[in-house]
Amino acid sequence: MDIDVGAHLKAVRQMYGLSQRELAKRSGVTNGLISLIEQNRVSPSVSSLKKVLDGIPMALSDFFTFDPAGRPQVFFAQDELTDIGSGAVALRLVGSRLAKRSMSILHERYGAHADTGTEMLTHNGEEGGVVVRGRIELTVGGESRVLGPGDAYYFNSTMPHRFRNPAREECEIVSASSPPTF
Amino acid sequence: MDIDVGAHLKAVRQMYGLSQRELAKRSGVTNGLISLIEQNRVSPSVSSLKKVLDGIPMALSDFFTFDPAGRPQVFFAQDELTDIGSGAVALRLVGSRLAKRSMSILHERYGAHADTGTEMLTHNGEEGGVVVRGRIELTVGGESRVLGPGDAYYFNSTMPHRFRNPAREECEIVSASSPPTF
DNA sequence: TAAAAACGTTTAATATAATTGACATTATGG
DNA sequence: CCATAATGTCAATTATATTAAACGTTTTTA
Repeated sequence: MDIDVGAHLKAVRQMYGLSQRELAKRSGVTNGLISLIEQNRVSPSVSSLKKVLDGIPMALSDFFTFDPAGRPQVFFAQDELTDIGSGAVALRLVGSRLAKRSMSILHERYGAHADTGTEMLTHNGEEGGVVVRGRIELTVGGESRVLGPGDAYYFNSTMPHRFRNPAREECEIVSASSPPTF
Repeated sequence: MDIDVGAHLKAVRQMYGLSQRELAKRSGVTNGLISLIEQNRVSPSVSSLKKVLDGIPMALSDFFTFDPAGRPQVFFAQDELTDIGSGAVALRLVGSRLAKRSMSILHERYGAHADTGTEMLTHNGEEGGVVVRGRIELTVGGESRVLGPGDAYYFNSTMPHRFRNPAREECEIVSASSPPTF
């Protein structure tokens, strides 16, 4: 899944209704360079690509994550949810598992005393969520805390973390992680 | 908020325990180039930066969004939530409004017949959510649908969209959007 | 303690990005 | 219908990224 920088820039530029020369003037590079970049005849330095994007304006991070093609509409209700886990922890992924997404949104249910395990989880990105029902014990970076309905959390997923339901009552959470974990 | 490419690459490389020469060998560029990039004595072309990142491996989009500094732990409960809207639509942002995040996670409450307005919303990125309580009418790209508890949605935010509570009963949603809208 | 290997840095040669100024083509206006 | 300005492209020059091979320093190992 390699991004086509040239086509990408062209699409973004046109989406903003700018000509190569207009964008050149606004960004401080020459129109010729923009032409060459869009034809993939050169691979711009990140400094000049940044200049160009400043003229739009758009951040580098957005340029590399944004999909100008306008991916096909995803829009569904309960029937389109994907069940992932079936044990003590039940996960329902919002959205197709195949489609490219920038987040994973999950509807999680922790059965009585369910636990993600003593082996701490760690991965790139960030995650957060809101407790809808029941109680959950969240351990992040050595610190533990029990959250109830209406409570919420947000942390960097590179820090070792673990979820555990301390009660007999089922616990329900809506969470999101970026980049997607599913 | 301009990213320091050199320092950033160095931080990422060291985080993966790679020396300049190791990374050079794995990525197919010279160690000298990596040294120059890390000192910001050159601004790499995106093609060579991509080569370098492939050796880690890390995607360009992650490189420009990822914060290697290991931002201070964010981890809080109800007391740390930020109230944004106060009218018919009440929004609670999960996490500090100041901190750099890759997502906005919101706990939303729509009062009786609350509406985001006839002026359709449109912005970059993607968003999705799960309906926790009540009912919400979601219109995306001309198509409307009423969602109830357990139902969920996910769509590209560039498509014009609108939320409306068709009932007298309050509606509660947990949503996420990336990049962050708050 | 010396030899060897690894580390990041630097310099000169080379490859490539970026500018400049012109070109052909298509739209805009008098 | 011609003139004028806009569009994107291209060739030659200039600026800069990238390579290859060396350097000095630190760490490893015998």
